[in-house]
Amino acid sequence: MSRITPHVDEARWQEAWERAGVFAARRSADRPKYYVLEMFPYPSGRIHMGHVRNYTMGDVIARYKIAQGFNVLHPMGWDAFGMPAENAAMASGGHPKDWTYGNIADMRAQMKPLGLSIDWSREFATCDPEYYGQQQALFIDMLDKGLVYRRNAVVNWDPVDMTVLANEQVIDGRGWRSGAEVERRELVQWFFRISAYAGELLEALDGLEDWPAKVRLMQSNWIGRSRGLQMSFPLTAPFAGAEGIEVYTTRPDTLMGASFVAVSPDHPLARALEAERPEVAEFCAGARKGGTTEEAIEKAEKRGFDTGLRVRHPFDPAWELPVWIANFILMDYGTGAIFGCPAHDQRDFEFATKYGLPVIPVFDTGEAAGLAEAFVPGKDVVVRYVRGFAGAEWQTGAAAVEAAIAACEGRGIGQGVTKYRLRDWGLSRQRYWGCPIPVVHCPACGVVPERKENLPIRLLDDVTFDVPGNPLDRHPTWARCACPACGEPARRETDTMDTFVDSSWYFARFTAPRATTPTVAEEAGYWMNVDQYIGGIEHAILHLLYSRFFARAMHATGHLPARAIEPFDALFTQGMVTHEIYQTRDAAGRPVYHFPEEVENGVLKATGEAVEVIPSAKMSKSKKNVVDPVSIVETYGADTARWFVLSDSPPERDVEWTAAGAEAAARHLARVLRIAAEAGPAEGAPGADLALTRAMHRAIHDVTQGIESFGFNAAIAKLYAFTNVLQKSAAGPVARRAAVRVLAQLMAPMTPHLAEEVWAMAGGEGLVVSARWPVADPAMLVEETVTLPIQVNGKRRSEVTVAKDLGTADIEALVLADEHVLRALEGGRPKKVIVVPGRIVNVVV
RNA sequence: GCCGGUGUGGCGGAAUGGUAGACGCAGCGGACUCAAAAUCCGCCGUCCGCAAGGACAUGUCGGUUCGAGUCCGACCACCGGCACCA
Repeated sequence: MSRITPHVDEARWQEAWERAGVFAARRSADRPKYYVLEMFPYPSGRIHMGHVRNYTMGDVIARYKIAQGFNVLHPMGWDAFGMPAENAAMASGGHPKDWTYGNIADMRAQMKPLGLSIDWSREFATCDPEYYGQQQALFIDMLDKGLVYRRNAVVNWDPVDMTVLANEQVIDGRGWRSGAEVERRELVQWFFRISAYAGELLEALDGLEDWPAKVRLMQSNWIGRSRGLQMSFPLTAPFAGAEGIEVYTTRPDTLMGASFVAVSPDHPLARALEAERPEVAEFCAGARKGGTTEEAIEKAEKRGFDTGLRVRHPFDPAWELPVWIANFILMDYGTGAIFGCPAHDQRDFEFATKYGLPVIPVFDTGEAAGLAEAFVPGKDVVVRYVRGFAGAEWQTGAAAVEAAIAACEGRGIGQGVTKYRLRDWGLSRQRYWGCPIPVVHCPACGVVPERKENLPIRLLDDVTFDVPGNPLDRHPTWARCACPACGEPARRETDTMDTFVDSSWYFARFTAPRATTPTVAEEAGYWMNVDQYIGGIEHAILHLLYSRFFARAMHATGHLPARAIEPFDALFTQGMVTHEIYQTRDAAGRPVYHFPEEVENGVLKATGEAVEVIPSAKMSKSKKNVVDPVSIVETYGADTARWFVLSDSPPERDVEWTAAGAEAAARHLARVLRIAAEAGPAEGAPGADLALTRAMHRAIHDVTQGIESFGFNAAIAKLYAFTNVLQKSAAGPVARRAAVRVLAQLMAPMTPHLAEEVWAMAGGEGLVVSARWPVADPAMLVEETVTLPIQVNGKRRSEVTVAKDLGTADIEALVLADEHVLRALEGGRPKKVIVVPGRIVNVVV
């Protein structure tokens, strides 16, 4: 194995780059800037192949842009707050801070040997007080602008660990750590007013042309715009101060099919009833129980409670409908109340069937009676949209909705409104290892923001995790403080921020990482936006949407220029690194997994037992289908790992790590080194130089194209092809050395250490990292002669080689003399001859 | 259920509407070697054929075109996102 490993002293070149300071980003007036960023890692302590792939791609772009003469910013940091640190502290008794900073040191040490073009002087961790203090300042500015507020919210509460859990942390209705049944509890929580930007965040997606269409679509669905009618059903008698029940519907065309009105258990009306009738309270309590997880919702049975209240149909005062409380109605969408049209909505139909409510079809479907399930008209079904008040007008789909809205508005019943699914972002976490929310609760003044001069509000170090709950909350003195407004004794907020807040503005902080304000206008103005952002598709919605919101909020608070409200000009989402899974079975038939290095030729090295090979899947420690980048780099060198993760699949798709592929990459790099060593002296007689020079320019053109279009695998294929030509070339030494130097330059973004070595061997000046990217000579891309395939009726039959500028008529004459064509013509004349110059000839007979 | 994406040799994958399978892996044959490793040379979609050559072939079925992996329509399979959202 070691025999094929390319011998390049990678550390030596890393030191050379360091000495030359080539990756330190400084503002400069004379060069255009380019900001390339990969999504920063969580400091788990170990880098994995996914990191290698992600950062290698960013590095290719960064090094390519450096060679193109751009002033490149390519920073790295750590998304360092979060629960794993607390869990580690709970498990082993240390402090989250020590665990986190220890991991950062380890990961940095694992990352540096990859030879990334990172400006390490800008490194920070989100758990640095210098960072989260500025985040607190940002929070205060947002509070000032009304972009943050407090309200009651229903959360998953783990009564044993005494904390709020994210939906992902609730498994089968139980806390993932404690196993305790999760309660839905109402707490006062902080929210970012992201919904205020819903329309803008949606519309601006259209302008993000260099984002994957898939991500834009996912965000668009997530924001979820809908058009509908908001209107009121008047109560037959006023109740609890309300004259009617406000509902929102996207199907006003089914209004004449209304058979009941239903409200959420959290609706003010339900609350009022709950207060006076125990059976309502009991129902509502039951309806609120149960998790907020997807499975819980899936399994939940539709349940309702007839309140006895009645409302009138807006079109017919004599028509009365019952008012129910139903467990499936969400208080925080629309108005928290609906009208049900069982004839044209599946969910309403199920509810009506269960409780014996009438089903009233409004469309002339010809099968209105005896419906087995709700009939939802397809786009090709012509329907009369509202029986009874719209006369002879017939409409379908969105047109029917708009017509119904217009008809209702015309009668003074409700108005057309646009609603969004996107909800405000709850950011309060009852956890220790996060950014403290910088506000104070004062008995006299209420909620008061902390003064900026008191920032950062630091996490205290003196904490233990031997008891559940938030150590900030139970610490005897931490929360005690003076009210920033009146100076009287007050209590600090002990909740911390969701860690997604930390990652929503780090890209802006990189432009001025040591500043004593969140950003610095000059720096942010110069470096923003991120020209190319690279990361996993798993962040398509939350992180990227939150960042887009934050950029707007930072503009509104004066921390970013208007131009930066869309912070990422281009986004690329890369695929995962996968590996086969090797498994055997224990005596009980349970699967036992084995690491790749324990397996050779389909059997366990240790015992010779055959393993079952399960097709490639995402690398996962539990399945043991992982390879450790550190040992790969030790065995083969960083360049081999980089080359392989780029070469085998298109970057947006998954790539399967195989030992054979890694060996092949190493073999190729060793071959390049050999070719460079054999390139000969700097002088000598010319040979067949032109062919090599042409191939060289072709390679420059193709590789440049490949990198520009994120076709790294295609660029690498072209480099293989060029290397093959170079190896077999009969060119003289001067041309060969020139070709080797160009090969070094073209490989430098992918395999920077080897490229330096080869560059130096071929007499390149200085470091290849600082060499200007080569430019292909268009004249060298055109061959003197060109081989045209000859098709007969679209099938390839022969070919003809002609001078590149031969006229169409001459080509036609040559083609018609071709023996295959003559045979096909059988003495007749062709119907048509199509000559595409430089491409193809097609004879139609 | 709603919304998207993908489908090409044994495998990963190339192909501005113009020679399908570049490049790599695996495999086969050969050179070098006492031998092996490494390296180098060659073959490598399927079928028929000694060969020349021919037929078939980019999930399936149709269409547009002189010409379709590529464009259009329907279908099938797999993957992903969202989902009591009124």
